[in-house]
Amino acid sequence: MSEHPAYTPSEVEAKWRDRWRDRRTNEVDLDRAPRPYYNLMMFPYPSAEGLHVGNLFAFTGADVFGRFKRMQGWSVFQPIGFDAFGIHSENFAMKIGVHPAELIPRNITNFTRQLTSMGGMFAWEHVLSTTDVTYYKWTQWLFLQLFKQGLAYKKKGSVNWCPTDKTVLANEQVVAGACERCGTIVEQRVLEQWYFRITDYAGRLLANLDDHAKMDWSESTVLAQKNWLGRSEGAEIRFAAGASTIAVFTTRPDTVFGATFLVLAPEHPLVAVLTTGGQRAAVEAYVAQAGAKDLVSRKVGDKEKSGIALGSTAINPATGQAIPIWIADYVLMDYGTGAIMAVPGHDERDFAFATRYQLPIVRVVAPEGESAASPLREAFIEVDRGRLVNSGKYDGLPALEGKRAITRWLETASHGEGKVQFRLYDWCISRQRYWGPPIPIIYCDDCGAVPVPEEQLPVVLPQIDDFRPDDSGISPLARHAEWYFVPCPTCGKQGRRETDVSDTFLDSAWYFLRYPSSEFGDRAFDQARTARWLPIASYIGGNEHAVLHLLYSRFITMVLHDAGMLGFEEPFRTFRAHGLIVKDGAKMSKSKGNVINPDDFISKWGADTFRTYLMFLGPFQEGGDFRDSGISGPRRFLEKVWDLVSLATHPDCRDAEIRHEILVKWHQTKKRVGEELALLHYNTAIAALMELVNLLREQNCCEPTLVGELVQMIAPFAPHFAEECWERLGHTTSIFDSTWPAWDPALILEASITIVIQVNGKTRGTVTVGRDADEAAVRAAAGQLDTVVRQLEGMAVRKVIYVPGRLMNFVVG
RNA sequence: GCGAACGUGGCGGAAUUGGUAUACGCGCAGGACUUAGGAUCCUGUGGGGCAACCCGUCCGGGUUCGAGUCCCGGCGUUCGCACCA
Repeated sequence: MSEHPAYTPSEVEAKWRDRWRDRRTNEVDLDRAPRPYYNLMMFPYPSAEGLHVGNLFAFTGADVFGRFKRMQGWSVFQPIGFDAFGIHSENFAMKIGVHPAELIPRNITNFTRQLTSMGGMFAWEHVLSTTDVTYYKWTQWLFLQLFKQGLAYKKKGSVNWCPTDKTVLANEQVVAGACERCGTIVEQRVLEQWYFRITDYAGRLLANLDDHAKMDWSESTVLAQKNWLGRSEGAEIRFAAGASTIAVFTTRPDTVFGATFLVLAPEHPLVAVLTTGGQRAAVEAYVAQAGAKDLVSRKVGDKEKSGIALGSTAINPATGQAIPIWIADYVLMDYGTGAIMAVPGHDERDFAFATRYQLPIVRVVAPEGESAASPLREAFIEVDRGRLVNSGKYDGLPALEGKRAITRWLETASHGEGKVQFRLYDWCISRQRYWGPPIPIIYCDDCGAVPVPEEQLPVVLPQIDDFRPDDSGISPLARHAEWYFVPCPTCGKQGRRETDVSDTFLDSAWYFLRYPSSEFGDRAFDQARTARWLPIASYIGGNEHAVLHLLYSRFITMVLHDAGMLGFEEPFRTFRAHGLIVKDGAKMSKSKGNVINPDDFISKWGADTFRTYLMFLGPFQEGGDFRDSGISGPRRFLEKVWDLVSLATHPDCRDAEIRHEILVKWHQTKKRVGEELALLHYNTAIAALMELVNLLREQNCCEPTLVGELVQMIAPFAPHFAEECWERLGHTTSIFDSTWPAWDPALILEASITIVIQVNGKTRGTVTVGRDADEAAVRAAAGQLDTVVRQLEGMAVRKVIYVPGRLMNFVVG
């Protein structure tokens, strides 16, 4: 016994890490691979803290899948990279006083070490970092493609501004109106920003979600995107107001007869025109006050509504009556037309507003049991029950029908038309920051905003030490004259560079296109390579990116497709969302101080044990609470397999005959593990392997072929371990170049089966019969059971339910 | 408020079309081997009862020969979006 080596993870893992590198085990020939399979996982942001357990969980799950696919005969390309630009790096760099250009490479080195030590099957020869000039040159190129197509434009927009940090904040960084970092009340500033016209694509982005030929995605992710896109069907209606026309969007054109006033957003361009003399001062004060509020607290819906009348009126085209025009901050400039027709009878917000300011409330929809005259104690908002009232010739129509009829009338009378409205906004990509790719635009007094010619890319981000933002709202880059002033590409006169950098989400919106082509310096992505490897066969990632990253990537892909540069509209054929690993019920984050560093676990238990443990914790697609209490289980499991391998290599084992019971379990396990892995049901796949191992140990079986296949099935979870076992079993090539074990349908059927015997649905025992026993045989066997006999005594059997192979139920009474 | 997911032993979690609830693992208890063991191996482990049996998958109803699974109504937890007209 003692001649067998003990399992020492650190040695085994170091050995195979080196071997994989030296033998280029994980590399795939991107031009000649016979069965391309692009296995993508979300590239990490290389933080100073290193990978945490949550990252490792996600990467391991994707890696297990890639390794499994490879053993099934696919040429798996599994790249990795670093999403290293962005405000996180910059803030952290400022905090510790190290330049991000210095900090990031350091972090990447650490991440690379961790990703290697976890045993990921990464194609390191295609690694990329978004901060490399060879990468962001093409991010800038991408901007130019959008600009050329008229999909990039500049407009003024409100942003959250923190006067202490002297920076623009994303909406997510504003908590209850204050800066999440320093607590200062956030101001609104209006800045010129670059936007991408993603809203032009809203309809297609929505439609493809249901096109299963293009997209097979986790249901939860599809749903999140649908909600984000927020399609509403309704009508745009125009109201005459003196010489002006106010357009509103409504989902309830059927209620137009009940529109008793209009409300504009305070920022609406017609506010100044429609304000009457007496109201001017008060209106201006209100507009100023609304403007000072941050976007986040303004969008919180549960506070009391406020507003002010402009003093002018508009004509309701349905009733012909003059109705007052108000402004209120519950109407948002960036949704719809920035103006609404208020129907207090049938909209909760309008009802609250009308009640507060004593504006008329008219009922135009009445459900069963109510009449045109019944007073409204609250807004009646149901569309699918109720008929129109107080609506002229439309009275009596069900609301839904009224909607169609009134829309038709609006169109013939030129008062409006049916319209589909999306919730999605255009994508603001400007950041008044330093750590990002400069937007490749040059401003010229004569020529305007001129794109940097493609041959002049990249616009290199200069190495500057004072990258801290200041109060001007202008990027720190503007302070560097030698970079800032450049000749206009069109006329040669002195121009000025755009000083904003682009959003990090732009970096990550195309990285999957770059991986297979990472060695090409003269093109963003190679046509042949891209056609061969994309769209992506499998993308596994977190649902925290369900909307932003995944939507932006789809948009960019669609734009490039329309430009004739890609042969597909949708980049990710399948997407699976993994679960989140939490600690004591809370998401891991450094601010909560509950981040778990996987390094300690890997050095104590080994990467293979830790991987297996993480995959065994619970369903991969659900995640769970991290605890280290059960990690010895997977370790013991690997030790047992190690011992089986030791026994299998012993000459005595060779001729051992495999009992039928074991044979059946073996083939059942192969079937089950293969099926479970394909569905990412890793925890149950591991459980099945454990069951097989337990049986082999019980039965003292160590048949080498069987043990070999067992090791193959463990390989995706414990790759170093499996390689070592495979070698000990006499193989000289990588286990990942072996073929996934096949199962024999004839051998998964047990010789005898257990039938459950019930009386009135209660289980009273079981009988074991031959596989092809008929009903009579089962009934006879059941009649021998004491427990059944007792239950049937003195009772009339009214019915016998027999489910072949499963159960027999005697219904008595 | 809207949308979604979930609720099973002491714990993490399993359960084809509805068909032996608690697979697998942790923990725990007892035993073996040991100078010792926190190593390893064996046995046991939902609750109650001497037993026959009874009760058990968040709660309450229902459908069914049979419900963790399906239906209706609650409660709770988590996540996403939130004044979207």
